[in-house]
Amino acid sequence: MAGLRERQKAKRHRAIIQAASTLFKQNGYEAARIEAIAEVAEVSVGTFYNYFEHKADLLLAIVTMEVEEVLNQGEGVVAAPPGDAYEAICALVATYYDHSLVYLTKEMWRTAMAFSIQSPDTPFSRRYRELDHQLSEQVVALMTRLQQGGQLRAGVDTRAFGELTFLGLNGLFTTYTVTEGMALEELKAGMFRQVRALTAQIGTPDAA
Amino acid sequence: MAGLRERQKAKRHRAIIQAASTLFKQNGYEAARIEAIAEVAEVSVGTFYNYFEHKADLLLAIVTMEVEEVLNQGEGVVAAPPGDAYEAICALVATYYDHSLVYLTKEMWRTAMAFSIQSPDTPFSRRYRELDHQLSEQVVALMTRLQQGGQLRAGVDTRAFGELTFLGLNGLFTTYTVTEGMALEELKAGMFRQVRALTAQIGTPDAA
DNA sequence: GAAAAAAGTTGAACCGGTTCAGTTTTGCAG
DNA sequence: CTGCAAAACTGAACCGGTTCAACTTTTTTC
Repeated sequence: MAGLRERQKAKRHRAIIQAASTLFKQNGYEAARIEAIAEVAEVSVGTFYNYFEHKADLLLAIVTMEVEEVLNQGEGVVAAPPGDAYEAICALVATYYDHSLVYLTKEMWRTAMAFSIQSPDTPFSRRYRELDHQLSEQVVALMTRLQQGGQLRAGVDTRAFGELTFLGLNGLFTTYTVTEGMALEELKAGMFRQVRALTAQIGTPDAA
Repeated sequence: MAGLRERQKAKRHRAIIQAASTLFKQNGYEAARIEAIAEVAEVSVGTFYNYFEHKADLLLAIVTMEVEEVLNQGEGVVAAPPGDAYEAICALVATYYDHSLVYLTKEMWRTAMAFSIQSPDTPFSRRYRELDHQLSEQVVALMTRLQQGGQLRAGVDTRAFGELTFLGLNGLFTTYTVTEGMALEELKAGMFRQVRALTAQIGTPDAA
């Protein structure tokens, strides 16, 4: 009894996301009209809204995929942090940043960020913030791990520093998406500088 | 030759902002339709768009007023930082936060933030980021001042730490505006904790 | 001070995301 | 199978921000 209805639903869901992804890459998010997405997905406009609450919800599906992959990769860094504190934190940051444009363009990131700020009471926003929270927790986890490994001073409040570091990397990422001309390398360099300053103060004086 | 045209223009500009402010406070930003704002300002919809490029531009006028006042107050803190590094930085943060809801509601802040992220190529966004930049520079200035006064260690990169602190206070402020139930005191407490952790590491071991 | 140019005003129309009343399809009970 | 209730689909209409061609008012020119 595989459920015809279920199968149809899953199929259409996939078709819509597929159509949207294609059109987003092709002409950008703004330029992709719901009507066009529905047409490519062979579905009516009304049906589209049966599957997604807002146009922006299409982004959520993509952002979720993106962040989950990055969290997975990040696990590796936390489990076995390379080098000293500076190296390790930069490695995690680079993991996040390097992956950021695989599924999403700057415009798509901007739209997702803007929506999650503008409409905090939507499932979209809640989920988006949940993902942010998980990333933040991963940075905290790394710092705690580094402290256990003796690469960060004993007295350091790793939660506070981890959260601050996340807010920093998040803020710089926003600047990056907002500045169309800014290259990924500039973003990384900017963040590495922050990490350098930080680890110079809270890292143990050790092998550089 | 006072210029009738000039006078009319200024008068209408004021009338529109006035009308918008009233309606925003009354029913919120979203709920205030352009048509209604225009009507209260005794102007046509078309004329509204002669004075403002987007609905959001109304917010820019208000945000600018808000931030400029806060920058002024901040100057006082930077000129004569009270107490130790922790006290001083918290004083500046509190200056920013305490003033934040004088002219704007959380909804209005959210809309302004979202717009500046979503449409980075508009004058709105450029101006908004400029204001952010000035705030960031003020935090850097305070840190540099504290270092000169011997309240921060000599080796500390005050620019990096100042910018990181700004990104932190900015990020927490976003969380605050996005969480309708969050009180100002919670926001301040959250930021003070970050500052505590920071100054514990980069401050000089001195009179507490 | 008449006429032309420039600047400003107007509201109906546009646009695209979202809604909803009516229709079709599916699953299930008898 | 048949009939019926529930679920899903549909596209025309809605809504509100934005545009624009026609119109008015002010300023400038001679």
